Amino acid sequence: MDTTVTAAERALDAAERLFYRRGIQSVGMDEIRTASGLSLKRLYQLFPAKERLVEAYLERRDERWRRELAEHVERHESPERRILAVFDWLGEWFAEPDFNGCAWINSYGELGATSEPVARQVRLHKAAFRDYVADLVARAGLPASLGEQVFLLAEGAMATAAITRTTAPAQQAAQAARLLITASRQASA
Amino acid sequence: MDTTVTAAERALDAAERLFYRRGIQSVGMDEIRTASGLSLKRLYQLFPAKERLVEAYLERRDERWRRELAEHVERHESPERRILAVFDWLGEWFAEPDFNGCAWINSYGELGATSEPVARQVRLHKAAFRDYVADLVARAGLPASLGEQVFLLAEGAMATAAITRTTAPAQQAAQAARLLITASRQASA
DNA sequence: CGAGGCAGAGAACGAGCGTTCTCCACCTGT
DNA sequence: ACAGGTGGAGAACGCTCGTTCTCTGCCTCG
Repeated sequence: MDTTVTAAERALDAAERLFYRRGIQSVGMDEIRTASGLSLKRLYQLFPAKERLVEAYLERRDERWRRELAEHVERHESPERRILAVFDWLGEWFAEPDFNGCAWINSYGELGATSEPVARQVRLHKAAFRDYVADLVARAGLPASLGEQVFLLAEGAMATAAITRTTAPAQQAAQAARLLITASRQASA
Repeated sequence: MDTTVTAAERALDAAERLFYRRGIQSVGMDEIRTASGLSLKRLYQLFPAKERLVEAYLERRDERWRRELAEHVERHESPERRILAVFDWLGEWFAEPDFNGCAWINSYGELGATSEPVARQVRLHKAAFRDYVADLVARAGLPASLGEQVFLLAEGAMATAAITRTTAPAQQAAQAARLLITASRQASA
């Protein structure tokens, strides 16, 4: 049936909008029912427990988040420019009106200590993002240590943009990355 | 009365231990009562609502966290060494057995969107830490932009150490800071 | 000594929430 | 047309939790 897919997507759309904006624990299943237009019965057929819905939310968002990042990065040709494009993309994201921080950092703060499935999703997402940055750095012929440093700058920018509600951290982190790239190039030359 | 102070401290000790390890929403007042040995009545006399106790927890932890950081940093003489000492201290903190990430990043992820008092405490703490780093950088005669970059590295290290449960982010961020200091020095020379 | 108030222990209350159940309208196949 | 099943709407259940109340003993002060 095609309607099954559509119903699951409607559920995930509603869940994502609410969870991302307000946090997971402060959103009840009733609210997701109302926002999705699905019945509770259908909701529980698709996701037998709230925790499963949360997992699916994080998983689907992870795929989209990394795909959109990669699409933005791939518009640039130069390997070094691609590294910096990560921060351009972060800056655009921070400027979105409904930006509310990194969904995974937030979820980890909220449920990382209580829910192993949530902690697992967060670790998977961050490991994938870190691997992606490491790959960009490796393709630029730069040392792996730079990959870790760029990753930390991105994480710091996300955490700080959320708390201060500013976009400046993206540019500040980009500037730091630029300097670190230069320093790495000189060290390896 | 002296017992008032002691009772409030016992409440805060219990609250901090539980909130920091498990998050705020998953710890009930009953558990804090048991852990503190205080009665619910006394607890509510001292903190008329859970939210007040949470505020006081964040506030007292902020004071202690920044004092301990400053004490560690001040053991070093050289202004540049002091900047790097921030990351030494972070590394020691990450290695503590009950390290569970940055209490403010966690609290913001959990309640930043729901509780204005909590969001306010987090912003105050992060602003104070950023100002502290900025001051260390200024005293080393280095540009303000470096202060922001070092701050972002520290935030990224805290977020990452929490999620990955490793201490390496402290050393990686320190190495990045070292390179950025060198780059800044050369740029201003 | 006696009365009044304070503190402790925990029961009780009320709201919220995850999950399940009930009831009913509708659809389908013969 | 009708029996059986499917899905919608939301009531109901059971539990948790923040907060308040009750009861009881004790300490204090006149």
